[in-house]
Amino acid sequence: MDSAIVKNKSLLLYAGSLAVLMLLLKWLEYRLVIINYSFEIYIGSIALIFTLLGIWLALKLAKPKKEIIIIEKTVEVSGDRPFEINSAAIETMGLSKRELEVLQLMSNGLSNIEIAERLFVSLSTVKTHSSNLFQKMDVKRRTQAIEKAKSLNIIE
Amino acid sequence: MDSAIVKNKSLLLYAGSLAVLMLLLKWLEYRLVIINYSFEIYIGSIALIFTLLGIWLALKLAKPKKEIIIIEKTVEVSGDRPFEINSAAIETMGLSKRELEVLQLMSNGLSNIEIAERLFVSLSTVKTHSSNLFQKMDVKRRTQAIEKAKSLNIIE
DNA sequence: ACAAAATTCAACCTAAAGTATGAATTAAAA
DNA sequence: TTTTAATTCATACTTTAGGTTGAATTTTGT
Repeated sequence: MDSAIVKNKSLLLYAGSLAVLMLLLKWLEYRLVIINYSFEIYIGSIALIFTLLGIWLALKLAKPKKEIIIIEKTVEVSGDRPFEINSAAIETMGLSKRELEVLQLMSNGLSNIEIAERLFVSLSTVKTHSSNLFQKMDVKRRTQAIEKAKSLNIIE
Repeated sequence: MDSAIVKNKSLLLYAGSLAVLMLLLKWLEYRLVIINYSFEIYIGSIALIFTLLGIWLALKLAKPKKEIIIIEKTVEVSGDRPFEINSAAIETMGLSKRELEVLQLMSNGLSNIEIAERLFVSLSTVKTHSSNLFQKMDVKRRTQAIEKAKSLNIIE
């Protein structure tokens, strides 16, 4: 839409300039005819004027061609991973909140008794949780559970 | 340097074109004078030719103005770390080759018996290695050893 | 309010992990 | 070559881990 307007503007300007030039030339012609002045100068001036007109026109029309496009392609820098828990894996395994806590503390290197003290529950409770945990995760040992949990990103 | 050559080329082309046009005009002039043809057409053709010449000249000279600069600013992504073992930590702890193997297999979730089978040694040997391992690493359990080893980058 | 799931705990048992001591063999360093 | 460190193994013991059953309580979703 803008280009159309610009083109129209250019055309109007061109038309106007042409009209003015024609008048000028007509005046020059009569003047030259009357006083019988140098014909070559007349032609030369016409050539010069129209050359300049052409240059002006071309510059006017070729103006929007000088485009400068700067594309910044920035990719995120992952210095340290933010760690995003794999909720889907937890869901599919059916791990409960408490079981996850036990799993996390196991991964931190705590024994069952230490976990019990940390969570203010008995050793029996921790054992129950861990046992259910292993069944749900389909592992035999806490070390396997830790390995699997870390590879599945369900603990930190 | 290139722009200078281009300018020279353009000027040479311009000079050549001018010469040819002058000859053409001279020929036209004589022809028109002789047969006394329409003067307006003569002037018009001159105007047209020189307008076109001006346009051509302008486009030729204004050519380097249509610059398209594309700047791609790409930042490196550190997807997965290559993992570099911390030999210094292993040295300071005084861990032997075999102890490291046991530690690695522990971290993979293997039991002592499984480790023994994997390394073709007895369960006693694995127990000895693991026990010495814990003393050297100053930990009480295999889970602690795994945690510490991973944080110190001495195993994968 | 009711049913299902989650959490808690106990008691008993087996398996595995971990400690301690002693010793034989092998590989590497002085 | 001799000494030291590493590797290997056994035996006995203690501690922890893990499994099973059963049950009480709480939370949660319908």
